[in-house]
Amino acid sequence: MSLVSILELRHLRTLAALHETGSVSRAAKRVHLTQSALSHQIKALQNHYGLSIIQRRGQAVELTDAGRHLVALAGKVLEQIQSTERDLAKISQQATGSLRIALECHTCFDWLMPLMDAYRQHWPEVELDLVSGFHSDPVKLLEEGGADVVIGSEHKQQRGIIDHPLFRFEILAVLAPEHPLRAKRILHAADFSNETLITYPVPDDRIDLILNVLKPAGIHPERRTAELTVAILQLVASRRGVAALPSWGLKNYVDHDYVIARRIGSQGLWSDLYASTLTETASRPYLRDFLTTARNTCFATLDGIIPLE
Amino acid sequence: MSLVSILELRHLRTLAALHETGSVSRAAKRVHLTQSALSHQIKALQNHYGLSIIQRRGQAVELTDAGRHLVALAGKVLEQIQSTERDLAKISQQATGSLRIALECHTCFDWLMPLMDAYRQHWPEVELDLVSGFHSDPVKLLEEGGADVVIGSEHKQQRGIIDHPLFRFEILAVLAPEHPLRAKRILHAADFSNETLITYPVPDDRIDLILNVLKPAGIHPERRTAELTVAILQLVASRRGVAALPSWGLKNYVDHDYVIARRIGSQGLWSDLYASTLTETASRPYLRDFLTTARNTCFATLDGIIPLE
DNA sequence: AGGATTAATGAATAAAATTCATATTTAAAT
DNA sequence: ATTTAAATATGAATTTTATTCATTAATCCT
Repeated sequence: MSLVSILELRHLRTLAALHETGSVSRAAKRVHLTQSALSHQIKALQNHYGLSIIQRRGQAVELTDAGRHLVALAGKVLEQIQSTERDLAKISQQATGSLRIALECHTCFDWLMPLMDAYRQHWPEVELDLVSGFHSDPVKLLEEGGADVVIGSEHKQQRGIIDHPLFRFEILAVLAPEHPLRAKRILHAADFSNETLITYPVPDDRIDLILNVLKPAGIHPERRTAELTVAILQLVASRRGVAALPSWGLKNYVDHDYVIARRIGSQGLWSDLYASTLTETASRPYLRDFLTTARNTCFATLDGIIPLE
Repeated sequence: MSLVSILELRHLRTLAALHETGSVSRAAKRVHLTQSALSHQIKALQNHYGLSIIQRRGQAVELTDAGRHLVALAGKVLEQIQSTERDLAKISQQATGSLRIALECHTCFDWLMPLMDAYRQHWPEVELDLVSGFHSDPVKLLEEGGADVVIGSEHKQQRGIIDHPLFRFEILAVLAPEHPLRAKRILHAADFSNETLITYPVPDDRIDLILNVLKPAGIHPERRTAELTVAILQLVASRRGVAALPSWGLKNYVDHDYVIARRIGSQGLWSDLYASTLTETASRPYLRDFLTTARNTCFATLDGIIPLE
């Protein structure tokens, strides 16, 4: 127990991530460090305060009372810092510009809408827009100035473009509650052979289930499309077919027995979400703030998502 | 301008000190680092945000608008951290004990009283008391448990005792406005030879003016004592003699032309204030909090004090 | 002008945080 | 039960970073 406080923001960022993710190793990814680094950090804090901050609960980890105090502190403090950094951006006149968002992932509407509302408050000078419609070549869209950010599932290593990792999520098969496949805990490619697949109106190669599961297995089910997530769910519930959707948007519908959700493949079908920008856009404060806020709200509100990188 | 925030509490502590002390080198002492370290820190921040935080104003420095934003942030954040650390001390059941304060420096009442009121709120479980009266051997007082902290002007290197530096302050000669010596900007030992010196009722060797200025010069003026600072000032104003008091307590009286204050010797007469405790007491959270709070409030409220160490 | 005080800077050093490699613990699977 | 997998903990090695040291530049005061 040293005479001066060793606490640094690094620790608070770690604690916040720990709270968000519920595990040391996931938190480590969240703050771009190794699990070991976080373990050392936590140990240092515990020694310093003579208290345990986390407690192993089996292979997961749980915050103690002291840990929750620090997490609460982290929440407040990091929020205030973000706010001040926005002020600084305004002072340095880097608070204006355009942020036109193109969505490759239709379900992202769910979390993007409230985020945009909050963001508008913080950056009144930034021209915030959604670029609607499907775009075959998102990189081109960025380069030609049609959009400033593309939120999409695939990560392309291309010069001039930076892909900012957002998070990893699981895609679950969605079935009507009475569907014959309800008995299976896990669905495999073959299970889809006689089904109608209900998807958003995008090409085959933009649908993870088809690209990574069905096509490799040589299975080509019928397809039917709908624009909105609710519409897809409605079709599934009325037994017109099955769908594959991110786990996070399903909870409410599953809880109300409107549909049921099943894992796809023994490891599950996962997808990684990135926000891509031009390199020059990446350094703008308002873009960086958009990214951190996006990650923060997603990790706070979306169940079952996992940090990337 | 990196992609992630490099801001750490270290920076905020530095900024707060900079605000308190108004100079990089004084701030450096305040946070126990070198002037160079702080210069580097500030430069790193400025590069990171692409803004200047301080501006050289001659040989002093001034905070910019951005700097003030960060200082405001620092104030809030450091306060919240202190508060959480108090909570942690309560959780670890280290929030009880006694804090009996003995004062060697009579004027310290001025800042100690409001501090104690605030402190009592934060540490309701700590038995807070003032040990009154003059004590010839403060170390003995600590060892025998008569007090837990001694606030005094002298620094003794003694095992088992830790002297926590508080601050350095200037002692000014106080005269009646019409006093013949009013014409001199600086007073020297000889100027006191025909004066009556008005002091607190303590031995000669506890009065810095006598110990460090008059005695070495072989000058032994008459003495008269009073218990309270106001009483001393009243006697000075009514021309019963002159006094030597810390600069910080004089401002109000000087501003109202009740008395005038003059520097003693060309370099001024300075005194260092320490809070001494037993080594074991030093590690207790409630004592550490007392010290930081004391320093914080003193640097925030007392004019002309300088960090020590 | 000269001495003293303060801040800035670059290189050297010291300190620390992080990673690496591995052990340990717990849960799940067979 | 035994094995496998997944997670955290730990000590030593390493890298990164902060700080100091030594010096220069700028400013103030007499």
